[in-house]
Amino acid sequence: MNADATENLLLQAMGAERASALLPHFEPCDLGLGMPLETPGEPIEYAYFPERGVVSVIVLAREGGEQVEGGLIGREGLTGQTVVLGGDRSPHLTRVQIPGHARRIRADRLREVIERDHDLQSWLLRFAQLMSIQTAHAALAYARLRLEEKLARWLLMCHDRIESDELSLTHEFLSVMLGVRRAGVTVATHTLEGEGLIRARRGRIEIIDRRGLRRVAGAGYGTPETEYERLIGLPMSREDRS
Amino acid sequence: MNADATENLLLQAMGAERASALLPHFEPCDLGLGMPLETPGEPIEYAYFPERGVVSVIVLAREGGEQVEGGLIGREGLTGQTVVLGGDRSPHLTRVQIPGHARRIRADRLREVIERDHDLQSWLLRFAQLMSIQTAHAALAYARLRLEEKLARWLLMCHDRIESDELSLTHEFLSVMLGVRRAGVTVATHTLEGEGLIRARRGRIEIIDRRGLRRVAGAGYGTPETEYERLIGLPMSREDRS
DNA sequence: AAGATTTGGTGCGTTTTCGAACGGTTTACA
DNA sequence: TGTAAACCGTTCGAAAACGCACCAAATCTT
Repeated sequence: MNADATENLLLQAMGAERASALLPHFEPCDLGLGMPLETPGEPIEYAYFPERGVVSVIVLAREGGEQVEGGLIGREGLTGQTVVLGGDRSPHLTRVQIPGHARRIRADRLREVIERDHDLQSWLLRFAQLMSIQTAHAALAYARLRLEEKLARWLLMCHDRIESDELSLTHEFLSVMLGVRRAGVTVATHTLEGEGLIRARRGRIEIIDRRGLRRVAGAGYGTPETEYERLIGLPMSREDRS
Repeated sequence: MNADATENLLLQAMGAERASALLPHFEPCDLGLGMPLETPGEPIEYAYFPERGVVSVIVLAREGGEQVEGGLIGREGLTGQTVVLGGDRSPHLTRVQIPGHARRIRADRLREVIERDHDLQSWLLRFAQLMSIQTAHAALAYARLRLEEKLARWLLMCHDRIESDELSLTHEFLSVMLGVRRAGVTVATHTLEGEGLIRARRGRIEIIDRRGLRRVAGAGYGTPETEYERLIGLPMSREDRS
């Protein structure tokens, strides 16, 4: 197994030499829909480097069951920020939103490797910085964007992290991610569809016009993606690729 | 200058030995109201360990001037997460919201010290983890709390970081922090005052009943504070102190 | 002391989103 | 193939927050 063999962009970007400290510890792993990768308050077992599929970090209220999405992770990064930062558990829930597969490494192994290889550590910290920026902009989005804009933002972010133009997800699901009403998602979806930006079928949304979605999302989309390119050296946003 | 001489809680909590690597590089520094400690997109010059006063990290939209507060930092921590994570600049704005004073260290010095002393680095990373949790819960607050609840949450967080029970701030200021209308703050303030939780005078809010504010803030307050205690070993929330 | 400025209080109508509910359609599976 | 479940579309009134605008009171300036 070598670095070129993985489809994880972060591993590619750090180069074969840096990645080589991790490779022996990887095991391939399916990411099944809904699978919890980290459970709030419990020790983190593995860090996952997705190669396909999308995972999200879900912020939970202590009580009352309120929740919103704090960030998305796909093949551009890894889960387990907490471990990279030296912790062993986090108050958030991390779960698979779009199925795929990953390479994973045991948390204790990752700690050992990081401890020995500070060059590698600093690469992983760079991604932790990106997640922090992403979460900060999620806060901005929740505070200032309208439902329709939040939806456009989420679709763009998700689109960046998958291959196809089609997302398998329900309105119910989106409503939880965006922290809004299910019926609200239905309406916003219609608006976007009416403008020809997406096409929605039952349990499925197809991205038709990224530019248009960016126009709708406005300033809600872009900063974390720009920072990714600056820090990692690979374009994050789809239209910036080849 | 030794660690006991500082009023910064993080420096106290890490112990004199760990802090000793930083102390020679510190210079005292006033934190004047409105002073920018980090400017978006520009190299960070100093990391600040506040001893009095409160600083906030402000998340900016690329255009349109929208902004919200991503997190608060007082004497329980330090600014310059980005530097601790190995970066040199961030897209956020960090500025003084409540005047006070701090010890500061040049960013490049901090980088050197961290590079040499990994035990110290891991302490500082621990606080980076806390800021990340705080921002995540800010996102939750913006998404799910009502104005009045957001206000209660903000007052509690600020109260934790100062000595007195009195805050010098205007409705206008709060409206920007919370990402809401100025008139909305006025109304919410009246509600809280009507319940006897605070007392508001021109440009000034006095905290009367913390318990009551916690009841209003509900699940919007608490998680980052609990985590602080778990990770740093000192109580963050006021009512948990002696 | 007079005037300018900042800050707070209030009252519109409007927009956005909510909560709850119902019914129809598609899909899954027994 | 039929029945149950999941999903979507739509409706209703209500709540929350908005933008805007105006005035009063407190404070600062000179």
